Amino acid sequence: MINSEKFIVTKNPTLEDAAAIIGKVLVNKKILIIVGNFKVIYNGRASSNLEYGERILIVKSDGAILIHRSFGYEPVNWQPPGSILHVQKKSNILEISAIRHNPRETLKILFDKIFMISTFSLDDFADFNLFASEKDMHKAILLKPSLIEQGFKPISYEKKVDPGFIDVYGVDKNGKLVVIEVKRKIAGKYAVLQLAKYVTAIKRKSDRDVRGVLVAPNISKGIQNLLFSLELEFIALDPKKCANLLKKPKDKKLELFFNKTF
Amino acid sequence: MINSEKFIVTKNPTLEDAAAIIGKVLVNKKILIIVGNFKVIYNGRASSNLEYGERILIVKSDGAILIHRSFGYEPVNWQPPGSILHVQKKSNILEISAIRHNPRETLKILFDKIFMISTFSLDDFADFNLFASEKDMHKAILLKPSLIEQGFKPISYEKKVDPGFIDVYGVDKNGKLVVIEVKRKIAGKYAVLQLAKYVTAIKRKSDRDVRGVLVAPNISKGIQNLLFSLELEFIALDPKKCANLLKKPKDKKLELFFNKTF
DNA sequence: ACATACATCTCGCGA
DNA sequence: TCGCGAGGTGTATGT
Repeated sequence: MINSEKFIVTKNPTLEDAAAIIGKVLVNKKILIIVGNFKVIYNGRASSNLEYGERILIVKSDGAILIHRSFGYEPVNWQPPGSILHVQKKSNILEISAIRHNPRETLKILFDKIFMISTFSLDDFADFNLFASEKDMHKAILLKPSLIEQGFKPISYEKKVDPGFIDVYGVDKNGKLVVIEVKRKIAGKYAVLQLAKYVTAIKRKSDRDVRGVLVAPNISKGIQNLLFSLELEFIALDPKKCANLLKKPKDKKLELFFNKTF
Repeated sequence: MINSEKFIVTKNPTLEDAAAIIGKVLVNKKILIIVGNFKVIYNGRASSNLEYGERILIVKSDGAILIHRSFGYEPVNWQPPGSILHVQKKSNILEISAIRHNPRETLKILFDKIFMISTFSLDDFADFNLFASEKDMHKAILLKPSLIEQGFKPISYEKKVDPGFIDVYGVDKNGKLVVIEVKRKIAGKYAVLQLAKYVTAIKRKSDRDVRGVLVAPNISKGIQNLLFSLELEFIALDPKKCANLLKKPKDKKLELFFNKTF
């Protein structure tokens, strides 16, 4: 229970003791994990009610709040970073409330039993690196346009048109304009509609021939017909292959490319 | 440390002790919370790397895995329910790995220090009730069609068309067909495209006049023009108002309505 | 602040 | 199993 300890763990505290511990944590911006029996009331964009049951509450240093049941990936209730917390003891209940603004949303957590409280800080300054995002695919195409086809030349990246952005815009070996829509997973109906919109937007502005190309690892079954009827094309490209391309020492070339202003 | 305890909390265990505790938990399908210093490697749909740092690991009864840093709503790494876990001690490192199939994805967690392990079960059988969902708006419209306009009569609910479902389909006081697309928050471009698709699908099948109506609390700014050019309409409806309507004793009437097969 | 689009989205429903 | 759409989606990136 000495405050200099990195970890303070208290089992089966009284609600009074719990209130004191939590109060200190909220001031010190430590992390808080509570396992207990509680109910949850949420009001905001929607509302929800969850009756008493045993769950896990996590309060992070930045005010993020997560309530997890014994199953599932998602928290059953939560509050995003920046929420303001209050704790108060009311007769036989310990109430933690958290408010966010814009949109205004309130979360009330009512404990009638706490099994464990744990409070601590975390030293964690590591970078998180993710590979094979859609952006990695964009970069790979710009770095090596032959991923699309021989003779393809990119003109611009994230080109603004009518209502949105064309992922990659270029010219093929015959001088036809090429509009490319990139998806990092199997492309469905919306990807095609998006592409079609961009193609028609470009066609309105130019007399030249315009090709619309959907680039993705694959397309969903029903889409082949839709693509055909809209006179659009599909070219297969795997996001992980793109990520590997970017890991190679050619990185410098890519930097140069990205430093050019289109 | 006696097994009959609901909670077992161990501070600063050796990695050997930790491995033993974790091994038992995985067999007993208990919940596991570990706070420690570890790195994380993910490979699957994408890949990621997170170097050593102090974080929280949660393993749930259903195999869901969450890794949380000291900040943010989202877990930095995770594995969904149903993942298969293994634990093993390798020289000075404790490795927990979790595999899922379809898609095949692997998560490796390498500990070099554990500050706390906590294991327990949670009794939680409460229902979670959420109000003001889009479905609540559908129900409210069916219960009280005048929310759309005087004389509107619903014909069918979630009507299957070309590639998707029309939220609510009906007839207005002049006998025109009405296709309604409902959104529970400010509607943007996609909502309009969706509605437009359904309207054209209906027009292909019928000679009657067809109206397309977007129902939402509001629409984003740029959309007004798009709606106009596509000859679609907007009607404002608040999801929370709908939820309140449904809470009233008229519930029984609604049940009757929903038990009718369209 | 508002709007748009991505996400290892997750989750549920239907075919 | 695949495909589609909702979500208190959250999060980043513009304008």
